[in-house]
Amino acid sequence: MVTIKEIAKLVNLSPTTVSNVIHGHKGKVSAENYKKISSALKDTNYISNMGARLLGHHGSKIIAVILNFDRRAEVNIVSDPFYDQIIGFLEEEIRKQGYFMMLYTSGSVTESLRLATAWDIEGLIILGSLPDDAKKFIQQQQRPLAFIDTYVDESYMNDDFINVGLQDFQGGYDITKYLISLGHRKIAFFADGDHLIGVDEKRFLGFKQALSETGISFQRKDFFALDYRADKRHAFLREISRNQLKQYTALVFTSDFLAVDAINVFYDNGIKVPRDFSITGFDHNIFSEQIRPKLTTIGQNVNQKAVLAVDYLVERIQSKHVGRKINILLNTELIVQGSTAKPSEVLP
Amino acid sequence: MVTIKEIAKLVNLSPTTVSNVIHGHKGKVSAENYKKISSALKDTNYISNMGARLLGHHGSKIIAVILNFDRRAEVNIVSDPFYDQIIGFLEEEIRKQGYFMMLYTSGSVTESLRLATAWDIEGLIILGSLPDDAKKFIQQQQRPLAFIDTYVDESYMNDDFINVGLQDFQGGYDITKYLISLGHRKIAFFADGDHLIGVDEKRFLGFKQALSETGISFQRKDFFALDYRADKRHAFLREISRNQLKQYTALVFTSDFLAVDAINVFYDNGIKVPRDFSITGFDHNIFSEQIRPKLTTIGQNVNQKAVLAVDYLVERIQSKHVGRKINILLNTELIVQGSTAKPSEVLP
DNA sequence: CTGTTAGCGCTTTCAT
DNA sequence: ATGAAAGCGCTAACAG
Repeated sequence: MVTIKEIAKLVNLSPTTVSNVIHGHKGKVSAENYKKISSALKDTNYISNMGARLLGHHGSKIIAVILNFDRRAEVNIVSDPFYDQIIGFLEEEIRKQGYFMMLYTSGSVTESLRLATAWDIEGLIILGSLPDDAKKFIQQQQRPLAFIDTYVDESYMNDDFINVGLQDFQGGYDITKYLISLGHRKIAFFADGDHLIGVDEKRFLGFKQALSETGISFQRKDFFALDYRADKRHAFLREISRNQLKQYTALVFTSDFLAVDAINVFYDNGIKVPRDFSITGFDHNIFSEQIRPKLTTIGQNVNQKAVLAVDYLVERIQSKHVGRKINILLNTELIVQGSTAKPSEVLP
Repeated sequence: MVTIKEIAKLVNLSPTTVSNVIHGHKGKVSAENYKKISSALKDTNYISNMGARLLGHHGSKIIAVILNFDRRAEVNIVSDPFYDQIIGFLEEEIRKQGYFMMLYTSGSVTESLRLATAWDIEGLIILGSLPDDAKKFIQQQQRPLAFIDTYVDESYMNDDFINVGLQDFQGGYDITKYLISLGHRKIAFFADGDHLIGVDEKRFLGFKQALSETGISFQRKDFFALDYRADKRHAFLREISRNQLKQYTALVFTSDFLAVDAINVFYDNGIKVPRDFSITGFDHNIFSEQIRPKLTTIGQNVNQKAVLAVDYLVERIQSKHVGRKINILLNTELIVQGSTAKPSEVLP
């Protein structure tokens, strides 16, 4: 663990000069000394001590990725396929930008802010935050914030944060319109839980918009809430597949995961897709590809989401540009595959 | 950002005394002052500055999780379903143990060690490391190390590290024995790439052991290396399914992912499982459950792996217990599901 | 262009 | 039981 002071002694110069070389301030150091110090740095394998940087508030170079999970779900959120994927992409981009990534899971905003303070975190990327928590973050935290897939209340339009999301409404709308174009009129909607919020809510609104534009009525009974526990969810799907579901020709799910899960339960009970139901997912992740028939779904570019969030955050960190609100909703793409077809004639 | 000094002033005591309260050194502070300081700490919402801890080498409280990926695969490793899952579990356990998790991906041991030095990391958890890199880590790093799923050379038996792995040999053996018990004699083996190493190698050795015990011969041509690029892999599978594969009744894959991927390619080409081939996976992850028929596979407890790795590492960090080598290979479990059956009579 | 110095917040002797 | 002071490594302000 060689220090700046030691290097300074080694080359008979001051720590300041060494520091200047480390930071590439060529103008402040003679070419000769620059060279000498540079090679000393290499030879001794100098590694800067982040503690000293931290202590002097010279920038921790840490970006914290916060999984602000809904504690209702006792499952470890990082096992959710979407979060998995994006964490990988985030890590990659954070590293490329020269920062370090601290990963933290917490349902508590206060907890997360403690982390940020203790480590003098330079910026936060927040995943899975519901509007209420997002509000708390924005109000209580002055550090740069980037949300991913969070719909923040309009009243915060003037606040300083970044959000990178998806045109969930449009996605929900498009996929529903597609089903309608195939001839479906009896369509049910499935989501993860009863209380729709955030991306699921927008997808649902897009869905309803498509129906109402076409003059198709939608009632509460056409909405089905799925349990996050596999056994309960499966039992429920089995149950309704024998009863209520008979009246539908198409089923819209808020995620590929739920759609695939349902397809398999149906399969086990002799129900075939798309023969008996057309089924759609959302995300276009690996699940939609590793099933037969492949899922008709809404594609999104997860890598792009991660890169944009990190890049805007880093820009914000470096420019100290305050007061700029960035709210990007990326385009979606309808991916038509085998899980959808025209409604079979035998059905009403 | 209230500091110890400020708290000290507030209660008219010295920073030292405040520090003692923070660390719960009850014996060194009068009960009265202890109380007074405690409440001041609460009232002011004191948050300790990690930079100062770092600088004084008082323990960074950081555990780094290193994804020591093989750079050959250009894909982002964190998108691999196994790594996804375990990262979530690791984060959870690290947090529970009162540490912070830094996530870092790198193919370079040197890079990883720089990180460890700069941050005064207290311990490293290393995923996906090949024996060569593991050797470098062990030789060059004096900090506590915990590998996950790494087979370290026997010559390092006396070194100080932790490894938590799986009885991969046994798993490969068991699943192959099961196929044999069903009557299969023509069995092919599929792995991710040509050069088997680490867990895949052990699984393969278990596989061969089961064959040879039963007097079934195995030749180089019965081994199939799969490309990590989906398009190449799929083309290859299509190709061989029309030719070489016809002579086999069972196909053993080193992972659920590869097995499921192949099943789908086969399905697209009119090949049914288990009618045409019995197929086995390895891992018992979500892929093996979200396909029909479900995969016969080898189960492992990923959460347990993560918890053990973290707990042993923390124990090692705290006890400063040097020179103890811990090498745990967790049990596997044969999970029999629908992807395997007796070989059909029509085949040779 | 180079060097000196103060100070970031905390812990840890060492006195008292 | 309490406190004073040194020191961890670095950067930035200031002086030369």
